[in-house]
This record gives sequence, C-alpha cells and structure tokens, in this order.
Amino acid sequence: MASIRKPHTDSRLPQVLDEAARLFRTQGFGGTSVRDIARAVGMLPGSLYCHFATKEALLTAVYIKGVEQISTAVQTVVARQTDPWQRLEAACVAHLESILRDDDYAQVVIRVHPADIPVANQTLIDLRNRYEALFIDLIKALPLRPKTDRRSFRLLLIGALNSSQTWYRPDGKLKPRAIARQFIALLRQGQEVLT
Amino acid sequence: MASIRKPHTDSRLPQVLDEAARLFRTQGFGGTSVRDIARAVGMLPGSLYCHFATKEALLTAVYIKGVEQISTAVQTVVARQTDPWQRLEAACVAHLESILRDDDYAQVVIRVHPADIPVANQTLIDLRNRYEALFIDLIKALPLRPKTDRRSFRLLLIGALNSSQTWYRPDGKLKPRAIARQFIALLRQGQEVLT
DNA sequence: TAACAAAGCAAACGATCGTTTGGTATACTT
DNA sequence: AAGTATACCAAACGATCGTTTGCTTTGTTA
Repeated sequence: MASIRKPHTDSRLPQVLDEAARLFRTQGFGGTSVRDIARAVGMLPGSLYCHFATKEALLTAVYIKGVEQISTAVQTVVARQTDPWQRLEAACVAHLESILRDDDYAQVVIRVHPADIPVANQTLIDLRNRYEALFIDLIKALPLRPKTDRRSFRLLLIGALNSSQTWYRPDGKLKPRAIARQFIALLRQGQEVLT
Repeated sequence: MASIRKPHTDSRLPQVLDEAARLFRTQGFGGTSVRDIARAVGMLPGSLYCHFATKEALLTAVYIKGVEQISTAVQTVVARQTDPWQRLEAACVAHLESILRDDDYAQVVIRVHPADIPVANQTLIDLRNRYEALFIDLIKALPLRPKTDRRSFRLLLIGALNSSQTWYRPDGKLKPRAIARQFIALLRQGQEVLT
C-alpha cells in the first residue's frame, strides 16, 4: 500500500508556476531563463529543480494548467447557451478573453509553439489537441450547408482566433468580444438558408 | 562622387542566406546557432560577421528576401485573374504554396515570430505588414455585403492561412490549393446575394 | 603594377545557459 | 519523540552561445 504524504505547506511551487507563466507569456520560452523565474519567485536557480526535472518539464506543467483553465472557461460559458451558433460564439469569446487578456497560462499555450521545443514537442501538441477537441463538438452541432467540410471550418476559425495574439492591442478598438462576433458573423452568414 | 565597387565574385553570401533560411525554417531562430549556419556553408562561425553585424541582422536579411519572394509570387498569380474573388483565391494559393512547400525564406517570415526577437521586433513587424498590405487591396476590391468589416475579414483570412503552418502535413489530404479553395468558399458564400 | 578593400581563417573572449551536488532546516509521519 | 522525505540554499560545473580580434588571401580598382 502506497501511503500519500502531504507536501510541505510552505512550498512555493504555485508561485513558481505563476511567475513562469507570466514570463513565458511576455518573453517567450527561449527568452526566459530559469534564473529569471527563480529571481521572480525569490529563490535560487537550482531550487527550481526540486519541482521540475528540466526547464521543458516546467513549461509542460504551465501548458497543462493553461489547457485546463481555458477548457474550463470555454465549457462554462458554452453551458449557458443552447443555440449551436451562440454556443460557438460564446466559446470564441471565452477563448479570446483567455489568450488575450485574462490568463497567463492560456496565453502560453498559444504563444509558445511546440515546434520550438523539440524535446517536448509531441506532449505539447497533444495538450493543444485535447483542448481543440472541444471545438470539434461545437462545430459538429452546427447546422451547416451540405458538403461543408467541418475540419476546414474549424482550422479556419481556430487559426484566426489564435493569430489574434500577434495583432491584438489592449488599447485597440477590437476587444475580444467584438473579434469573436465579427469572425462568427463572417462564417455564419455563409450558412444561412437561401430563401 | 561615390564609386561603386563590385563585391568579390567568390562570396558565399548567397549560400549563407540559403542555409540560414533553411535552418531557421526547420529549427527556428533560437534553435539555430551561428555555428550551425557556418558549418552548413562550410565556413567558420566568425566569418559570418563579414556579412552581418549580428545574428538578428542575418535573420532580417532572410526576412526581407522572404517578403520579396512571397510578394512576387502572389502578385504574379494575381495578375492573371480579373475577378476579385478569383484574384484573392489565387493569392491565397500562392501564399500557402510559398509558406508550406516552396520557399524557405517565406516560411521563415511566418515561422519566426517577431515577438521572440526583441532587438529586431519592429523591423520584422514592418516587413510583415508591408506584405500583408497586398491583401488589403485585394479585399478592398471584393463585392462584400454592406457593413462588412474588411479589416476583420483580412485578419480572419490571413490568420487562418498562416496558422496552417502548425497543422499542415505534406503527406496529408489537404494540399495548399485545397486549403485556399475551402477557406475562400467558406467566406465567399456568406457574401452571395440572397435571391 | 601598386593600392585597396572585401572575404575568410584561426583562435579566443566573456557571458550566459541549464543543471548538478552536497548540505541544512523544517514539517509531516508513525 | 524519532525518523524521513521535502523544500530550499550555496556554490559550482560543463557546455554553448554570440561575438571580437588579428592575420592572410584574393579579387578589383586606378
């Protein structure tokens, strides 16, 4: 029988994750050294390795929490809607608010590209896909024209949403809600029944 | 009067650019060392600095060539079409073929994010924008519904196109032509006049 | 043909990187 | 109360990084 020990109550692991997420988001993975993270928390660089075997393992932990949090955010707002299009738009709003404004962890998931982290590449891709699977279901429920390729629809929408990180400015005109509304409108009006 | 001297004919500058583009594309900017590039060309690391003051300056040179080449590719195919929608679709096909298949330089422009290169950030953004301006004109010529926000239209489309680099597989079903056709179809049918 | 400048070699510099090792204090378990 | 594992400190290791310096070769210009 394996007995489970409680960890020390004074562990600074949560703060390590928070600062890592904040720094990875602002400076990228390669642009952030383990010394940066340690300094932000107020500990020594080597101490980080009590919690993580490698820098990539720390990134993976941030990634996991990011996927969890954005998944929760999306599912929460989706549950409040019944109409398929409104559910999708609500998902897009929550997605954008997470990766543009609210959530350092979620921002890392989009900002840090798996292709740039060879040793954790497939792990990070799997985590991304686990989240994007939510959109597969949302789009499956959409009343689209016959012969519409739902995969293309999803790749178009998610690609556009994630790319907003490159041009979004907090002081700009387009806020997350407006972006989602515009994108969904452009896609939705193509699916309306011709009368 | 400034006299112009021809550079040495045996300069390996072109090969340096080629190998840099190839390595930046496959391994990213941070994942490629100047030693990697020098070794690929067959010269010593320090010799690169006869041509470039910094590693970022080398990246910028690759970026410039990438923007030039993809601009040329797009403008060439666009010129063959007259219908606004066909012009846009032709542009998307050329864009995708460049960044997914044909052009190491163009791939670097999309693959390497300005946000990850602080010292050249604005320069790289400006180069990207110079290219994307082509799409502003193409979209301006589109017969869209009244009140359609053309900026959102452009951000949606270009974001989706560029994101294809993260999921595109050369042996997959969706080739560049098909991706462009699908994306344009999804956007175009929303603009058709209701009868 | 003499002078000059570009291209590259050879070797190293200083800095920074991720990580390791060994010791210590503390909190939890039994 | 004794034992044990966790969390962190302190200090350093080895590797790799972008870059610099001084010299040599070579092609171009005048």
